[in-house]
Amino acid sequence: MVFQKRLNYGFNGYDVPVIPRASRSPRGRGTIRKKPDSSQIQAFEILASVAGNFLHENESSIPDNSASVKDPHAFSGITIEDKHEDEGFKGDLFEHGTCSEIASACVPGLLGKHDHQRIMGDSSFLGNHLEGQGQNVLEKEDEKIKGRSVNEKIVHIKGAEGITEPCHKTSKDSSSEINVEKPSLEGHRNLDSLPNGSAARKLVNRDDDENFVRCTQLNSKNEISGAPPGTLKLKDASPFVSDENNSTRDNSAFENSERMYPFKKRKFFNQTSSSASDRGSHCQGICDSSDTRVNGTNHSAAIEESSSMAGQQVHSGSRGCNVKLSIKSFKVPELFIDIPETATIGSLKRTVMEAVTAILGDELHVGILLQGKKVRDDSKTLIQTGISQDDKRHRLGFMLEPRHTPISPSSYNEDPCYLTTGSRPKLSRQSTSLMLQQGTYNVSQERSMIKIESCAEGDLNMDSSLADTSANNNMSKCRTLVAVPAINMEALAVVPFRRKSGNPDFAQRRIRRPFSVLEVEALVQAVEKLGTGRWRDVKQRAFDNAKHRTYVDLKDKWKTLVHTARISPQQRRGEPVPQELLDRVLAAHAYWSQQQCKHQLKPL
DNA sequence: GTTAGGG
DNA sequence: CCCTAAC
Repeated sequence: MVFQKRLNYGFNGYDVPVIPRASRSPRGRGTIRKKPDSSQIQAFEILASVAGNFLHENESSIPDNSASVKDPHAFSGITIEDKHEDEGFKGDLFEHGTCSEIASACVPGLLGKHDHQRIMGDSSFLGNHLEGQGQNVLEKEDEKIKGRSVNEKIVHIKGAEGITEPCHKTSKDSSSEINVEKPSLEGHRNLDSLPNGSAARKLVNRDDDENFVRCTQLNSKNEISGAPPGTLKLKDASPFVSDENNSTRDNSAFENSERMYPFKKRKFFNQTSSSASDRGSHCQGICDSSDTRVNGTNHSAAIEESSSMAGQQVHSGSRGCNVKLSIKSFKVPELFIDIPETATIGSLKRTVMEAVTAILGDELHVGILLQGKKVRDDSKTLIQTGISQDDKRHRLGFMLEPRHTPISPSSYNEDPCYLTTGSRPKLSRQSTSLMLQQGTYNVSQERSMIKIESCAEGDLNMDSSLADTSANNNMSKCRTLVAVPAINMEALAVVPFRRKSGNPDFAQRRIRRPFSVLEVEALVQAVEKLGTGRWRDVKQRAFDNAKHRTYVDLKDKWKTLVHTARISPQQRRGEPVPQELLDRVLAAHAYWSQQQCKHQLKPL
């Protein structure tokens, strides 16, 4: 193993762009999955918060769509732009709007365009440019981490505080435990079982995002198939392997929700640019409320009057002023990234981007906080709730919450808590080592980390939402976060925003989600049994719960696996696939190719 | 809706 | 991963 230096970047609070990635094609190719996997967002529940400004109507200087603010100078420069002028925050929209309306209206505003492309492409090495330059954000951890290749990156994302409070039990104790303890992979794993040891390692590193899956399944609204996790039927004899030895992983391992970006990439041509400039003028600096600080306990952003507005409010009669809200940005509390010094700037950017998008890439709901309290009743009007022109002093906050909260009992999933909680030293150790050893960077890994770290806080939301009790409960535990319990998801459900003009074809390219070794193994096993050419079945068999893996993906992956198996190890990239698996790939490929030939010839 | 392949 | 032709 090669020891490498790694750099840790701590992002204390991070404003994130709404749109994760730029689509590569002008045509807007790409498809959007209908269901985002809610998984990752778990972490996000706690993390994201919205800063906003409370504006008054009648402010001539403010565009109708001023609801969203764009302030290029605030924070890290990433801000949300309001692009949908047409829809908007027209005054009357909120006159008697309900909280839900606000929420739904606001979210769309987040669909701004961001130049994510800037993140890509740099080729210089961090070591060359950053090392020794006094980058405060960098902390070198010499040789603490073993890396395999120069490009390996370990991304560690965690909640602001780093962690660790016990997670919600409601969610999934059983599954988590299983993960940890299960000693070996048996042919048929029950839902709860999880491979441990080496297997466990894989799980941790790989599709962590998958783990999130289970959460998905409880979505009230968009029920994702409720296919019970772990339903893989791998009993049939495979021409290649016996189930005993090559047990298939529990489906749940791969299960997951497909991840969908709630944010479609949209192009707001002219409108965007113009509005941006306008808005910037009055939004500056508003949002950086103290509470958005990472370490602060509350990440929700407070809304304050916009500076420009101050003193300008016009109370047009008590009748009902429109409330204009300006959401400056959404903030992710803190991200920790561990990346080798030899990584390129481009890698760093991508890593950060991935980390951020991993957090944001899911369906989100908007929660509303008024003076620190969560406004749960979506049916109330703004006035009834106390949100009115007269209340500008009130601090209105918005927060993003995961779409659902869930917990699927069945799926396996390591309980994040264990990792951080002292109670499960073993697990933690494993996961840690995993991370360290497996330098390979991949999205999943990041996500998993996110999940893990945020767990403690996340519980909160989950519990509350599930219980629908009044809430509050968790506040105490979630020191880091927003004290916002679950809100009425339905009411606040973010509706995909569409511009009137409707440019439906702005789809977001799916995020790249490298196959984990575990997934590869499952794929290999399925193909060994089913053969190539039956991708639908393979999907059903081994990835039924991995919503983000389509049969086309599996087919493509197989294609790449075959290719990978044929090239020299030196030419391979990404997370190393065990040679044993690659050998099986070649064997299966050869076998089924042969079968195919036979069948074609036989008829003759 | 699936497959199979090229991009 | 995306996109499509061909089923």
